[in-house]
Amino acid sequence: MEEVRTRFPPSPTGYLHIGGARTAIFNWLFAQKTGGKLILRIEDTDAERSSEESVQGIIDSMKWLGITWDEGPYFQSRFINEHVAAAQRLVESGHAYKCFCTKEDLDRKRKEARKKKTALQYDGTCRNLPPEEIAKKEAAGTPYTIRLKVPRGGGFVSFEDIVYGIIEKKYEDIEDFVIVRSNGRPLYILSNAVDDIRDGITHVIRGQDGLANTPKQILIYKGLGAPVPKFAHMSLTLDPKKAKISKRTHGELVAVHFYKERGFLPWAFVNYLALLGWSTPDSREIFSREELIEAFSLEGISRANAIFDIRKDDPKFFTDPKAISINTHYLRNLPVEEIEPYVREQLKKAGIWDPEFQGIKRDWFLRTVDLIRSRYHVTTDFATLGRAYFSDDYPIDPKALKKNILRHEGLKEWFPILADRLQAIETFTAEEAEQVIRETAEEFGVKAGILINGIRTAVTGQVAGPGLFDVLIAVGQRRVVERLHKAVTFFE
RNA sequence: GUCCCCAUCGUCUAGCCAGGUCCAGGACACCGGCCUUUCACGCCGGCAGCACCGGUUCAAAUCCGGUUGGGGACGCCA
Repeated sequence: MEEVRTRFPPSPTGYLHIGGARTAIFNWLFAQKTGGKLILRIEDTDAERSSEESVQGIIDSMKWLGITWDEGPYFQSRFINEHVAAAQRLVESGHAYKCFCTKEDLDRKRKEARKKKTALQYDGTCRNLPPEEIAKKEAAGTPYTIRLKVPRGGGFVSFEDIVYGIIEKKYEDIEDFVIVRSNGRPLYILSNAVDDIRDGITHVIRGQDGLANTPKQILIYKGLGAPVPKFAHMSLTLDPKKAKISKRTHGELVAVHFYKERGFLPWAFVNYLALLGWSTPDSREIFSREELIEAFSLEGISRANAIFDIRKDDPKFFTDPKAISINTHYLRNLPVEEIEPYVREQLKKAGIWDPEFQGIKRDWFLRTVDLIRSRYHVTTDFATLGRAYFSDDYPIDPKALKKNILRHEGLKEWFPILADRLQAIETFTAEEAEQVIRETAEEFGVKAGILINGIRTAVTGQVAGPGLFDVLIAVGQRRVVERLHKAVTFFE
């Protein structure tokens, strides 16, 4: 069997968004699964909207996600001559023709058609121009476009889409579409097909919005005498209002880099995206890289569009809850060493990274990360909610202060006493610390919980967290004592 | 206006092709309980759906037709 070759062809007109990432992921998975290749092709023929930064941004995002490609990036703009040459061949072989209609004429006709409520297809004015007339117009320098000559008189284009099944499109429903502009530049529909032929693409896996283009592109393949690849169109990703997600209306929320910045683990994000519109019969949801590749199949892609459940302005979820929950799952269950680099990155970004966390304090660092991770959702939480573990400069949550400290006047006196007693412990263990705290509570006739919660807030700034005695060990005797002494000032 | 695609809990979906085992399963979210010094985790339980109408059939989420709804494409954008 011939080698599978898929491609991901983003146009560099902005960052990589989740729709594009999903397309890239599916192409990548299929290539990996079949032992084939993924080709990265930058479709940069729209010079005005394309930019170097976008190319880099897309590549960065793909790298972050861990989507590797085998060839490229190729740049479509380098092959324009090839595209035009292909169009010439189509003209010579009678599969395409030159059209001298002006844009103004066409606009006028289109407007009329709209008014009369008839189809707005090209009417074929130049389809059968006698050769003399073509020569005459060309000699006069009349600009022309090249249109594909769609077969007339019954019949249809048909192909079997791997996801949608057999698709048939009547010739009469396809107009003679333009493949080369009057300025000599090729159009996407042509360039894309010609590039796919040159790159030997065997499987075109793309968004369902390409479905309508497919019959046209098949006509191009056939006209060029090239083998037609297999097509697999995937459902689109919609927003909660069922509108196509777009950079314009959703901004950063749909940008891959946004998820990197907000503390997603890249594989968790890939896992989530793979689940948007794809599933296995056993409804499994968590996959390692190897498992996903093993489980992937194009047949598992759903035909119905999926909604990316972004919740703008939701205080609890800054994006699709399912995405967060998958990230949370990985954050809790991966070996700590695997999340270590991502936590490090966040602490660095927050300016509280200490190189010793990677050196002499590494064991402590990993244990601490492990201790607190079960209540975090994204890696940025380590630098915000978990700041007190890694830095002495941490904020006290006002709510926690009120509830756990200020409400209990007695703490003003107990904190220094506790500090002294904790300091006096020779080998600072959770058990020892617990004993000291419980005895102190008893001595002053106060519930241990009051002391425990008060200390927690003083030492971590939070209302909640891991079991206090483990916290004390993680924070360390010296720092605990310091923080308790300092806590007295909260009453001023 | 024309053409194409789609339709199961709030969301992602399994089941549909090969009708009965489905008074529809899982996950997230939500609610309740257990655990607990707090918050999580974990465990247990709950809420919630086959868009509608008709047909075929002993039997339909599954097959057929229609309606409605949603999406996409109709550019000398990619």
